[in-house]
Amino acid sequence: MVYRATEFTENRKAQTRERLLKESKKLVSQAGFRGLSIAEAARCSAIATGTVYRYFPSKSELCVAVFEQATQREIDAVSQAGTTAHSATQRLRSSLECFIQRALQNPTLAYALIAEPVDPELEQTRLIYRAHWAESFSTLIRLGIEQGEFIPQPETLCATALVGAMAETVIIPLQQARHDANTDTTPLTQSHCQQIVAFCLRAVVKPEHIV
Amino acid sequence: MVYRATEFTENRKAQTRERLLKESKKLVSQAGFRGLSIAEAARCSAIATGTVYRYFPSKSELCVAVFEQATQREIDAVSQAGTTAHSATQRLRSSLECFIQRALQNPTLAYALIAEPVDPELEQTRLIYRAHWAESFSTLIRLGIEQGEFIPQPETLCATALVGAMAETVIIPLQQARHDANTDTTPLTQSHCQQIVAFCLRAVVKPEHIV
DNA sequence: CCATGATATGAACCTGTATTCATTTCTTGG
DNA sequence: CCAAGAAATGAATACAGGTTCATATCATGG
Repeated sequence: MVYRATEFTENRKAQTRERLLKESKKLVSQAGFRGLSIAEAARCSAIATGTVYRYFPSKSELCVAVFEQATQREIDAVSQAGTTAHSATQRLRSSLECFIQRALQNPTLAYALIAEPVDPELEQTRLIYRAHWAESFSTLIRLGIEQGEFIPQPETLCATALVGAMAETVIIPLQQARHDANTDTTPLTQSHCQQIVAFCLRAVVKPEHIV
Repeated sequence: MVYRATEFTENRKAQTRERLLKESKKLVSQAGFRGLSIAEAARCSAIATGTVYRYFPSKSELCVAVFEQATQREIDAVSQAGTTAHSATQRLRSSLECFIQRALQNPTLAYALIAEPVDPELEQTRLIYRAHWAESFSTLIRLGIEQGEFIPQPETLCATALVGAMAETVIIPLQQARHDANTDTTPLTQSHCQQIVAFCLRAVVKPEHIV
C-alpha cells in the first residue's frame, strides 16, 4: 500500500463536498429542485458531472442532503427565535413570525422546502421533516401549557396544525412573489403576517394572555 | 359529406371519456398520481394507449381533469356538510369534520390531492384549487362573523389557515394509514379529529360560543 | 354495399437527464 | 522519480414513459 489519503486530500474532498452542497442549494433557491440538475451543479462547483457521484451516490441523495441542510437551518432559526422572550406567548409569537418572515425572504427556497413537487425519495424526507417542524414547536407549546398560559391540548397535534396553517397561508403569497420578484410585496405581507400569527395564537393561548 | 357523428357515437365517446376518467381516478386512489400512467389507464379502460390522446391532449391534462373532478367532489361534500346545522359554529364544525373524515376514508387519494408531488402543470391547478378550498370556507366564516359568533378577521386568510391546519394534521396519520392499511386506525383518528376541530374552532369562534 | 371520413390501434419513436466507465490525471510513500 | 492506487473526467449510454403516426377498423348515409 503506497497511497492513503492524507489530511490535505481529505480537506480538499470535504471542501468540494461543501461547495457542491452550497451551489446546489443556490440553484434550488433560484429555481427550486426542478432547477437542480447534476450537470449544472457540477458546472457551478467547477467539477465534472461524473465527479458528483464520488460525493453522492445519486441525484436523489444530493437533493435529500440539500433539503435536510436547508430545512434544519430553518428549524434552527425558528427555534432560536423562540428563545429570547420571557413569556411563553411572546416566545411562540416570535417563532411564528420568524417562520413567516424567513419564508417571505426566500420564497423560492421556502416553496421548494414546503410544497414543490419532488421525487419520491425526497418526499419521504420531507415527510420526516414535517415531524421535525412539529417537534420544534411542541417544546414551546408544552412549556406554555405547563405555565398555564396556553390551553391544554396534545402538543404534537397542535404544533402540526400550526405548521400547516402557516405553510398554507404563506404558499399563495409565495407563488405571487415568485412570479413578480420585482414588485415589493412587503407592505402587503406585513399585515398578513400579523393576521396569521393572531390566528395561531388564538388557537393556542388562553384569551386572557393574548395582548 | 357522408359521415357525421350520430347520437349513438357521441354517447359512446362520452362513455369512453368517463370510463377513462373513472379508471384514472381509481389508479390515483390506489397509488397516487405516480401510479397513473397512460398505458395503464388505457389498459384499465379497455382502449389503446394512442386512443387516450383522442380524449386528452396530454397526460398532464388527464391528470388535471382527474384532479379537478376529485377535488370538486370533495369541496362539494364539505360545503354540503356545512349547510344543515343552524348555528354558524355547528356548521363550521360539520364542515371541518367532513373534511377530515373523508381524508381518512381514502388516504391515498387525499394525499394525492393535497400534497403528493406532481408535474408543474398539475401543481398549478392544485394552487388554484387551494384557493377554491379557502373560498368554500370563507363563506361560512363571513357568515359567522356577521352573526357575531366568530371573531372578526380576514375570511380568506382564516379559511386558508384552516385548510392548512387540517391538511397538515391529516397528512401524517395518512402516511401511517397508507402503510398499514390493515390496522384499524379509526379509534385513534376519532379523537384526533375532535382535537383538530377544537383547535380550528378556537382560532375562529368567540370563546363564549364554543360548546 | 360503397365511398368517405372519423375513430381506434399499438409498436416505434423521441426526449431529457441521470448514470456509467474507460481513460487520464493526481497523490502518496518509498 | 516511480509504482500503485485514488480521484477526476466527460463523452457515451441507459432508461422510462409520454407521444406520434401509418395502418386498420368502424360508422354514416346514399
